[in-house]
Amino acid sequence: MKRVSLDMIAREVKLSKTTVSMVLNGKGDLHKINPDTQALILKVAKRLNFRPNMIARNLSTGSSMTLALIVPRIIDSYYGLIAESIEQISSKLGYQVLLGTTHEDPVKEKELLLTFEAQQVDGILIASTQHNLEDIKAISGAGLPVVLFDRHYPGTDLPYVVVDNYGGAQKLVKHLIATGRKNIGYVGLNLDLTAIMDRQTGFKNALQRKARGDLNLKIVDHQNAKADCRKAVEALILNQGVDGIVFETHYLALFGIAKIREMNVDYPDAVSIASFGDHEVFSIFRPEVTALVLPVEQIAQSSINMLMRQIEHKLNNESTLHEVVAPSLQVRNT
Amino acid sequence: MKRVSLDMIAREVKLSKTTVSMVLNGKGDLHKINPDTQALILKVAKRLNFRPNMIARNLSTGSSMTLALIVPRIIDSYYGLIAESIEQISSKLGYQVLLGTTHEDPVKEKELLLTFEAQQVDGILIASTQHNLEDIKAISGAGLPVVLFDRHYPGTDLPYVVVDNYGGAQKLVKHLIATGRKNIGYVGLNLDLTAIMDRQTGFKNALQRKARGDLNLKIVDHQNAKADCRKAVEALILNQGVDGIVFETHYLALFGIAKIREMNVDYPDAVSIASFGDHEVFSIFRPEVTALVLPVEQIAQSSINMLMRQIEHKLNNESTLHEVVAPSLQVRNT
DNA sequence: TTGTACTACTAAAACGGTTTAGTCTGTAAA
DNA sequence: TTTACAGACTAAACCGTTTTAGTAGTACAA
Repeated sequence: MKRVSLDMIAREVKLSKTTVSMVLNGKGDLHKINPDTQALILKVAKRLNFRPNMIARNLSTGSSMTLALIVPRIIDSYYGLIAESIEQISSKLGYQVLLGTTHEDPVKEKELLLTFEAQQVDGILIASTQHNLEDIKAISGAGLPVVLFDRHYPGTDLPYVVVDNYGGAQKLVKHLIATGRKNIGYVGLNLDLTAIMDRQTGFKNALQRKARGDLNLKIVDHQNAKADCRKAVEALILNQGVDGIVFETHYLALFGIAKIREMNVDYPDAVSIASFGDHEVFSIFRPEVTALVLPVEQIAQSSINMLMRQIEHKLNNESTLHEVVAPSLQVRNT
Repeated sequence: MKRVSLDMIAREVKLSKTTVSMVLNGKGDLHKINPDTQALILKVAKRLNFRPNMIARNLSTGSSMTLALIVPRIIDSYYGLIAESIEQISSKLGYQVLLGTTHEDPVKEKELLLTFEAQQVDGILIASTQHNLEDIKAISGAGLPVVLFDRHYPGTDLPYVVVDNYGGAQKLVKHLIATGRKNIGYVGLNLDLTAIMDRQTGFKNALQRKARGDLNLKIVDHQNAKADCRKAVEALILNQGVDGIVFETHYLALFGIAKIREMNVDYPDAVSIASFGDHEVFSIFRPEVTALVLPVEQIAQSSINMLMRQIEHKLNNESTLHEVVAPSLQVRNT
């Protein structure tokens, strides 16, 4: 059951493990190892089914070829898609991905950060709770590359890739207005995130000046999103008489649609909806749901690029790495 | 930027790194280190912000406190839920999770297996493509604990946790029959998996004897599932005149429902459906969709338990570890 | 006074690689 | 006959832990 090591091969071929190591790393020619010797080593390594111990290699080289990915939850299809994408890209670059989920809990997030740092990951990709600035700064400052994606800490120069939340929210509102809606409501979350605030501000500012007077903006508890969202929708429709609702996330839209259907309101004629963030079923629902599509592949690719630039060049923090990607409106028949 | 190591602390407090190591691992009392000394070491370690290098520890101890999770794809909500669950449970047990996705590609799966083995993971949880038996046996045989979940290799004694696919399919058919359906169709995938075969067999055997004559069973290409599934549904309804359809997976059901709606058939009165595997939107759709709910938490928990039993006891393979969990029918108004 | 036992601590090997700074041999140029 | 140098290979340090097998000093009993 003993794993076969470099030493064993060295003993087998009666050469030093230096030579064996060089050959197996493809540096044989570089170090002028006799081709016959190289062939022999390769043959024996294959015969013994040698597989280098990455842990040992990592300790020696200081690089683990591992990236950490921290997201709120992976069953959220948005983060799921990003995770999938990141895993695929990383894999092509030869990196493994360590996964961590925070469930929006800063304490869990901090634990994950410390663990991943101790695990000697080569870089961290994080959709943060935005409540661990000090730790993230410390980690980044200590030379461990970090890229914030989806959510960032404004006012710091930590690298980030985010969506244009403000502009996105405006697009949604403008779409509803363009389809003739006069009294638009909004259902959002009580998360203390720039991304969330920006969406809400975008919503407010996109409304006609007069409509801003009595804002139909409902904030629901993210821990209890389903029930609260249903109440919010009911209130918006029955009390505020809205004829259109913008949902701040795809899952709020899902909850909202369910409620609207149960209420037997004339949907989408009396109340039309639009969702910030797409979902695979929005094109299956009848009527289909208009949604703002977030470019997940681009977010994944940009984040990895940004991380790799740091890993490869040991970038000084001065060259600020920031990217804001634009979401696109997918107009469907609502 | 230099990470602080045991050595530095040892030099700082003018003691050996043995002592420091013992104290920081909470074995101070065990090794009868003076309480004052312990306090000093702890204080200095905190001041210097010491964080042990796990890679070095792993090399020394031979355990990485890391598990590998291999699934076909993480955006599949079924595997997403399992992944989420596994990550949470592992985290509580002090393990990290390395994620890999195969996209049903045995070559990618093999690569992942080899990489994870080289990474010295402590265990592997895999929903296999069922085309890498030799490698998995080799890995397991070499003493690296493996648990197959969701899909297993029949006829081997590799530990597994799977769903009762046969029984599940029967439940679905029986439910449709109970609601008065006379001519039931089935849409499945062309994946060479026991899980898939069992579902199809379960379907066939649940039908009334006479109905088995002309089987309304359509197999679609998993690479092109959406388009093929739509065609299959169309054919079943228009050509075979089915009044009920069982879908082999939740996403096939999703595709199928979309098609049915577009076809303007009287759904669910003329054609009723049932899905193997639940989806968050099945209770949001109007009408709701009856589905077979797979116990994801139980699968995750059992798999981890099975893995831990192997890790902790270095179990001999004789004590076969097999578990078949029962899915439950969630009857909704279709 | 010797032996035993306990407290408090340490030197060094081990884990399995990578890498630096060589060594030794033979041959060609000066 | 030296010198230079390339070719082929190696010894040993190093990465940062854990762990084994100790040592030195003190206290107490016989």
